[in-house]
Amino acid sequence: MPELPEVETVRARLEPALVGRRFDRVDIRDSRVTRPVEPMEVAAELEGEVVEAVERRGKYLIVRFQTGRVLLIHLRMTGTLRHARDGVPEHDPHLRVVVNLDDGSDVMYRDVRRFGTWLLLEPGDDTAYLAARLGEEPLTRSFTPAALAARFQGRRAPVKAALLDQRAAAGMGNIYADESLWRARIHPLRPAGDLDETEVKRLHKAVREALKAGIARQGTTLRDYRTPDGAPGRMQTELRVYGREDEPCRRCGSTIAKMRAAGRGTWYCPTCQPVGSNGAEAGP
DNA sequence: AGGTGGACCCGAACGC
DNA sequence: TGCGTTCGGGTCCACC
Repeated sequence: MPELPEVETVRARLEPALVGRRFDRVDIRDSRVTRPVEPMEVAAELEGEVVEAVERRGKYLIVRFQTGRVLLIHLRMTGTLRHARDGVPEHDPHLRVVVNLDDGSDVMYRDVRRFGTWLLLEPGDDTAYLAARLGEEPLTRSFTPAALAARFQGRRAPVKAALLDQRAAAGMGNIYADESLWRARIHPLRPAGDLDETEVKRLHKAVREALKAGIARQGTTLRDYRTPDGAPGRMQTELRVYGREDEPCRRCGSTIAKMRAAGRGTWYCPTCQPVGSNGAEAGP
């Protein structure tokens, strides 16, 4: 599932391919992509637009045009973007959008489960849209232990749920939430507001390190995720807990356990991440 | 108000 | 073997 590291990898690869390019022709084949707006309408609006910048905020990919208009792309679960110069595959039932660029190359948007969205906004409208949904960017300086603590303040929800809230750390998803909690040695079900200063500090550092590790390896490919070149990421072999049920903890050797937290599959080390304690004495 | 759970999707994995 | 069922996950939304 594309989370911050995956979307950032896509952004970094698309940026040089898109900046300065004009959208010559846009073919939106699935009405779900632009719902409730008609695909034809969005396609017509996009044709002729010239890309000024390709940015990212949380899990949103932001394509900024010279007119000031902004295209927000969210890949959700199975969305992938590909950039290629060798044409478009003829038989791909999951191909949802094809953009022909003015240099002859194409951007292809593929999405098996059809959760992903393309939202075209008028100049200036992106700021409020994103601000309403997202908190701090976890890899910028404004993401501080104090900022994270403020988000957790008074919350009785499990820390995993609080961490998945995009207003706590924009771009966090199920994989990196588990990885962060393992790094910080905090049990996923600890009430967020119960974490002491030391724990929040550990978690803050863990979040940044887990996300950076993902970016360094071009993301985690478990099934659908690919970079815009079609290559898989390399983070999946480096994961510490996610998906590693019954395997040994890489820190203490205990058996990794799986449970359900915040309605999601959740993996953790019962020894390194003890419930009902601050975990200060656990693990090396 | 804050927290929880279902809906939206569909391929893969699972169960009989 | 083959078919039906369950699972999963980001975000939104209805409901406690």
